[in-house]
Amino acid sequence: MESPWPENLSSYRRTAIQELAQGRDFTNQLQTLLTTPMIPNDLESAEDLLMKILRSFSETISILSSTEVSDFPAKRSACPDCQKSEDSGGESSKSSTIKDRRGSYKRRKNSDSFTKVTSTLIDDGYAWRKYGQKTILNTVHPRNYYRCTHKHDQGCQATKQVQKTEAEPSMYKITYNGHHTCQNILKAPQIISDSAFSPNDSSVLFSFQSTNNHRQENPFLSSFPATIKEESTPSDDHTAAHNNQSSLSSDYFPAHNNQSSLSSDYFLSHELSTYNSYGGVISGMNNYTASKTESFDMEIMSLEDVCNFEF
DNA sequence: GGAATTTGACCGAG
DNA sequence: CTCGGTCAAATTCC
Repeated sequence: MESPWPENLSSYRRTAIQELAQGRDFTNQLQTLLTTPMIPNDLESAEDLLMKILRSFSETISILSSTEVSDFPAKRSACPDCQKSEDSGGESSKSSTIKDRRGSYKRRKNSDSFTKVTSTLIDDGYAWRKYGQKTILNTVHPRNYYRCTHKHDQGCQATKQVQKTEAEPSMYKITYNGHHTCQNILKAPQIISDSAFSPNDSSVLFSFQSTNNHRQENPFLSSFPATIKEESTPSDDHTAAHNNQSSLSSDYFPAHNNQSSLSSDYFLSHELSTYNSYGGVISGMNNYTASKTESFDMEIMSLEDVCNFEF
């Protein structure tokens, strides 16, 4: 009652606050940079800062979300229902079929999810592993299911779904569920550049769905340059090409065929986990627009609250 | 041989 | 009952 969070979350709060403070510093630096006339070198710096900011918020959200949902053992133990819903792990009532528990899962209806429609395939620095593919009713293209590689060794519950859009087959609708709680930041976020990059047709559409009743707005976006460069878009419909496994995976995520290598969509999930409270459109680097439909002050406010906790 | 992907089965939600 | 998310054995890749 004294503290809204269990005692052992103290270090998580501290880390979250540090991450946010770092993000604030980077944002300030970026703002300074943006108020100066653009020269080529500054663009690089801006990108770098942007990446740092994104990472900072992503990490913070991961930390905070992992303390709020059932990921946390201490909290889970106090919530029998949460324990029951723990994926396929809590099949106590069906102990006879420990081996075959396919499909015994809990849908994540209430977990944070956010969707992005993009023509870009950008490395998100996380290692994803495909675990399923389904044909969805009334859609042409199958939906592909990915989970974090560290689901089992670190209990990371992050998943994502990738599906080509109906209207625009070169566009991908990517839905993220959950946040990464794993320590799997393999590298700094990387903007994947392509010689065919065209600011005019590179677009990314975010939409966010959350059960959080936080107010959502993003004050950063008014001065926030989207530095999303575009990777060449796969031209073939690999989702239907089951007879060529390697082409499928490599087309989606070119660097995904080696576990130690990096999946090529770091920016996607990183960005989304960072700006998951934001809905808007970001287009090319030189001509970006960001519709500020929602904002971030919820996180900021939360941080203030966090700071007021015993610390 | 280990790791990643494929794919049909399984099962909960609606 | 149908749909869609997940599991896990089989398969493929490196």
